[in-house]
Amino acid sequence: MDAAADSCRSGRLCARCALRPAVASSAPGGDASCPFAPLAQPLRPLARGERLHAAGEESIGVVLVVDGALKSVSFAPDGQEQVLAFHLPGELLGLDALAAGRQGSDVVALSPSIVCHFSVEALLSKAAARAASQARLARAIGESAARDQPQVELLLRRQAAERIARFLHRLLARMQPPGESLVELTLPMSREDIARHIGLALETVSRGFTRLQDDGVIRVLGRHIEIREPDVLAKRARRT
Amino acid sequence: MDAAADSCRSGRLCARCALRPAVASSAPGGDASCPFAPLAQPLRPLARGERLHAAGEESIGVVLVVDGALKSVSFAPDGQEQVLAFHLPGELLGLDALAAGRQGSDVVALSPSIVCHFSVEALLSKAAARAASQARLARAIGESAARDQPQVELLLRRQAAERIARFLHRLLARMQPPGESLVELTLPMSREDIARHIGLALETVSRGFTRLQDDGVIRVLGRHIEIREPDVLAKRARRT
DNA sequence: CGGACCTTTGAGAGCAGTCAATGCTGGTGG
DNA sequence: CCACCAGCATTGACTGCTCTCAAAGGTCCG
Repeated sequence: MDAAADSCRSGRLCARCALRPAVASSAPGGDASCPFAPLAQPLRPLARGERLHAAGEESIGVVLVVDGALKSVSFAPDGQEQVLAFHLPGELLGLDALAAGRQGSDVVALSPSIVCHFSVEALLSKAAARAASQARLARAIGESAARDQPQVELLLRRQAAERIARFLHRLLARMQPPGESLVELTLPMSREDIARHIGLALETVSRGFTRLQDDGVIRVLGRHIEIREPDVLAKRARRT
Repeated sequence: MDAAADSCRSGRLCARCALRPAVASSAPGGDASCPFAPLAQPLRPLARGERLHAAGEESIGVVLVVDGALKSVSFAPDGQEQVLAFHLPGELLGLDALAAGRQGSDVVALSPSIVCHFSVEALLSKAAARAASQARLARAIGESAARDQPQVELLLRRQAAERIARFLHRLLARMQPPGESLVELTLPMSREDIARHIGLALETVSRGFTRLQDDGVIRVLGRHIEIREPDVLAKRARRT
């Protein structure tokens, strides 16, 4: 029994899972109340830098991140790497591969990661049984489908400072458990990854972080970030 | 009986529908072979500039474009309009609203348009009955989910000329029926809409079109575009 | 403990944005 | 049917932001 299987059978998976039932909180048992939990197929743990799959490979269904962090990357014909998305614990990925049956991008672990996957057919069949399951699945699909919108909105903003503030603000929201409020975090990705994700040069990203620090909004120590003025950060994420 | 209902019951809907069965071509009867066709709910025809729905409104399920063209827009806090996507005949929209149950953006008709919508619950129920239906629905969901990726890839390219070439190239691919090859098209959207969609100033878009015309790649007459060198356009869409 | 990789900082050039004005097109009403 | 008008598209000049190139300092992993 490997770590993934272990995690997928503990409450750990369900705690922040995109497929989690709305009633989970009322059932302290945890994943016992999630009809999708038995469908989870563990995958082996990924080391930092290891590839979950490559673009063009056959789809393995929908993937759920249990722990760690990953990035989806594609390569432009000139060889430039583009970071399409970061994937954090509790999030689904691979939905786009349902169309062609093939992965649209490489997915690489940024830190040691644990993931599992679900067969789409199994999910649809299971969901058909109960209305509540249908709604939950539809919601999970929608969440995954909607995740790109903020990224497009971010990229449509032309000021570098605003893109950087938005990126930080959004990452913060995704990393903090519901109800809590993070004051510090450690970025799982490099400045270069960030730059290739928000369409800037890595130096511009670095300068943006420095600027936010000089203004007292955050405190930067390499990848360790302390949020000193969450309200100011939120404001800069909204305005130019 | 209004035009939408009429269209939804004719073969017109199914001809390019994202939900179309793979076997449609072998069944000249058309929509008779599509299990989802009876689920289509017609909506009234939209005039140019008319709004299908506003951000924040309750989701009406998944919407299928039958004819015309629409745009999804969101407004930044500073009032700037951002064009998140264009929607062409045969394409699904509204999938993102499944998560929150509310629309994430305004959707506005660019030209007189005919649309219909499907209840997500009905689609899932119907799909459960047959494996083939499941696969088709999964594929349609995936297509919709995957549509943002090329847009993100486009926005991650920093050269204006490349963004413009990519936009044109991609729009061309979406507008031409499978198997055919368009040599001319009429853009349903303004230069400003294009600019707000690919993150440039409208003057930059105009200059980009002019440049492509000066180089003999296309011929421009306002919104009427003639493709003179499809290969060159494709090349410029890939390289800097 | 060593070294590779990452991050920061500086200087200069180029490309796209902004402001401004003219020309065109398509639609409307006389 | 034609003239007019409003919105849209094009073009020009100039500013400024971000990219590129370059080098030094820092961090973390093996």
